[in-house]
Amino acid sequence: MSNCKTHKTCINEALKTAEIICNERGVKLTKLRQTVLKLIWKSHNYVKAYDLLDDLKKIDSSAKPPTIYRSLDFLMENGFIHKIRSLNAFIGCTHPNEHKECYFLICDNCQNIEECCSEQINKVVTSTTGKNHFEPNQVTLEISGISQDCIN
Amino acid sequence: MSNCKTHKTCINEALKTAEIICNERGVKLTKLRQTVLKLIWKSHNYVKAYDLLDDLKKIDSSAKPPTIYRSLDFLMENGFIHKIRSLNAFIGCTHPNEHKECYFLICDNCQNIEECCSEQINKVVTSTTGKNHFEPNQVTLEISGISQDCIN
DNA sequence: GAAATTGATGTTATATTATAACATAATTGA
DNA sequence: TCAATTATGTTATAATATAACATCAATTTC
Repeated sequence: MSNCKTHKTCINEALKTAEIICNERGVKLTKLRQTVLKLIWKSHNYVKAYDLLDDLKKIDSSAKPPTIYRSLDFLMENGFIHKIRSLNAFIGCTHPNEHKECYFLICDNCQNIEECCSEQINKVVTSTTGKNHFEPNQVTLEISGISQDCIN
Repeated sequence: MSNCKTHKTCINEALKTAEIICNERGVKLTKLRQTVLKLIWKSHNYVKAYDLLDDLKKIDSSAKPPTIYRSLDFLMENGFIHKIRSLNAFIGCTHPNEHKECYFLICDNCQNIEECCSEQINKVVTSTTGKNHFEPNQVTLEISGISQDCIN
């Protein structure tokens, strides 16, 4: 569960961080991309592309699927958001740029997604792929179940 | 990579195993479900639902999306096949019934998927979810990259 | 600063993946 | 045997995603 006090801070931080990283990389966080990132950060829950599109349409009625998907692609490429493959959904990254490998605890009950890192998991993945002489590129690790808040 | 000598053996084994398990469980491996399982096992590569549908149509021209998706659901529920979420594709399970937690090494080059088990990985997942007081249900672990055969 | 190049967005159309809803048939079991 | 359950048939449509081409904006180069 997210226990942010004032969620606006989360949104602002996410935008600021993205801006800094974009500047470093010489890529552009355009108005549109900012807006989409902000919409994704509306909450700590995951969002679906077409819900996002509906939100965007309220701001710019001419928005169409490619509008959203292009921004999503950009934001993913730069690590500002993640795609949750088991849900076909998207979620803001809580610590962009720090690493590639992270995993997700997805609550079946409250829809909250916790983004986690574990050096241990990375190591095990590396060692097991190594045993298979496999050169890993992208690791998708999504664990669905019941979160602490929903167990009680 | 699969190094089966006569792939027919793989298909037959998969079907036989499925039949045994279905009998044990009192569920029915109908003609249709058998056919779909056989089509999935056509190779060791993953298959897409609509390609499967095209294959099925050659046998029964009246087949439609629900025909395939229902069979896929049944086969997944019973662990005879897996869905690869990062590809929206399906693949035969090489050891149904043995466990739930397995992971996939997906070659970006040759489309081959290796299904693996690792007690180590299971342990790490359990321990890390435990730290988060999360009760895991379904674990999706898919690793894309380059397989041994394609590195060389 | 005009022309050329590149990158971003607009727009139309369509591809791909998946399910809802209801009808019918087959099987089971009381 | 008939009631209930399970499986399949069928129509329609929902949900997810991308191709292809046009236009616009920013940047570079001359």
